[in-house]
Amino acid sequence: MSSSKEKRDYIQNVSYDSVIFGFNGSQLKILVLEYHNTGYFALPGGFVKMDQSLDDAVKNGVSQRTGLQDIYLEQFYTFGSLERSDPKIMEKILTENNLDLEQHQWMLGRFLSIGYYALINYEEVSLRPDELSDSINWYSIDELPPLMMDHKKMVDKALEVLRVNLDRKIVGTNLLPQKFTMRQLQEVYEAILGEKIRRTTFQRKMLSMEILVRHEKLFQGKAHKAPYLYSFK
Amino acid sequence: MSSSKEKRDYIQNVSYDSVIFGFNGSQLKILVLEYHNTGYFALPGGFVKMDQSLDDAVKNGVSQRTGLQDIYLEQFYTFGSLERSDPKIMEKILTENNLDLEQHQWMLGRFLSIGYYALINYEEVSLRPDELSDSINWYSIDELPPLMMDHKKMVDKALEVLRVNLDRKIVGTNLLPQKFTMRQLQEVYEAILGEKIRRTTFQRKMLSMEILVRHEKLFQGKAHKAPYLYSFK
DNA sequence: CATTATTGTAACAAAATGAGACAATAGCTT
DNA sequence: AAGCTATTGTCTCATTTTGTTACAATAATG
Repeated sequence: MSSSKEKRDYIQNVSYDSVIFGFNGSQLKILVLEYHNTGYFALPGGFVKMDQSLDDAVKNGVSQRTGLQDIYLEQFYTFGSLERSDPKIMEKILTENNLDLEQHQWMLGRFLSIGYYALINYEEVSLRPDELSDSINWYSIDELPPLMMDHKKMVDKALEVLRVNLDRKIVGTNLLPQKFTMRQLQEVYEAILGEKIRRTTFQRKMLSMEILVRHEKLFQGKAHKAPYLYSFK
Repeated sequence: MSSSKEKRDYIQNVSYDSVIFGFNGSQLKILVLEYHNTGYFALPGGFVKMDQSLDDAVKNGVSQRTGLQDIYLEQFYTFGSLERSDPKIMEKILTENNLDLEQHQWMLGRFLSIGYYALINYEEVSLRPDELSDSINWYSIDELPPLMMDHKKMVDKALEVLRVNLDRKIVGTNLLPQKFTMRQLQEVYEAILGEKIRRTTFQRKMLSMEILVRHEKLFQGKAHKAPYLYSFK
């Protein structure tokens, strides 16, 4: 970790973790990073600077890892149990990165972590691992590697909140390209809910909500009637 | 503040605030406290000890103020903007309580605050103001005194989340006595939603959910047919 | 130019909800 | 004791929403 990560610059014992959702056309995926030489898989997270708002801290962290601006973020839960923190795991991460334990003692303590989920356009990201990580990659939500500490719980909770929000907030905007077909939108919903939706009912419901603009038809080169393209109002 | 509130015992720059809901039979109310000699009205809040889970910290704080055990709590949001903290307000509270500013410097910093709401039985509480407060009292949610800092926003957010949760979690259990009439339950719903509900539709819906047990009739001494009593399964 | 897969919408069925009506009844008034 | 009043529990019918099936439209394919 660079010298910029001085203890006194950051709020102590507080972190954030992000569940960054993307949609590859058929599956819902999230970003998972792997720490150098440890075999530890984790959610992208970070700390909050003393003079920085929580939202900004998360926004910056997600921006840096994805190369995106204007990220759609929702806070979903704050994790505050004592068991969630594990100094041994943090210690291994630090030593494997040749960081001075003494100087980074503060990272071994107990942490509250605020969970945010992001919805981003899978196509547009340019992934950049941070200093501590070997890699950052997409994983299907039902084929995740074993995540360290309580990060799997975080994913579950994020998904739970996302599903509840699905009826109340517009979700497709951020997971799909600007223009999309009704089928693509349906596939996003199916991936999030983890179940099939009846086509005609879904179409009727979406159209009746009056949140979509219908555009010209797409000539998609398939051997059947071409669908309309839509965008959100 | 007592000598027990040493800086190093607590997580720095983190607090919790609680929106404690009760139902007096017709209105939804919350608990608001008033700091000594300041005119500041605030939500009951506190800090998290280093070796204490977040949930426990809140549970203890709410228990102490209400005298209740087994409190129903839901975390609803974490507030993390920079503007929310106001050292001048904290300073006044400390000086009016004859507390040493030097020693309590840490309270003047910037705070993240985790919001929880509680649902409690209005009848059973025995209110106890904390050391810094003159009083703790019930206020109707639409007749609140001016609350300090962002505490009004917290109440609004708590209510918003409570309303969303109303369809998904059982709420009456905690705001009503063990046994209650259908009308009482309806009044709780109406108070939370802030609108009238159709009686017959509400009754049909509640009965069809199969979450209620019907008991003997109540002889309530009113000049009309006696209603059944219900409890939650 | 018929075939194929998919799309958009119509049509009907089933379920959920809205709205009103009515009989039952506990205590009050005579 | 008989009738009155307010409220309760339930039923019925209307309306709206959702589930299900059907079918015509149509872009590429062979």
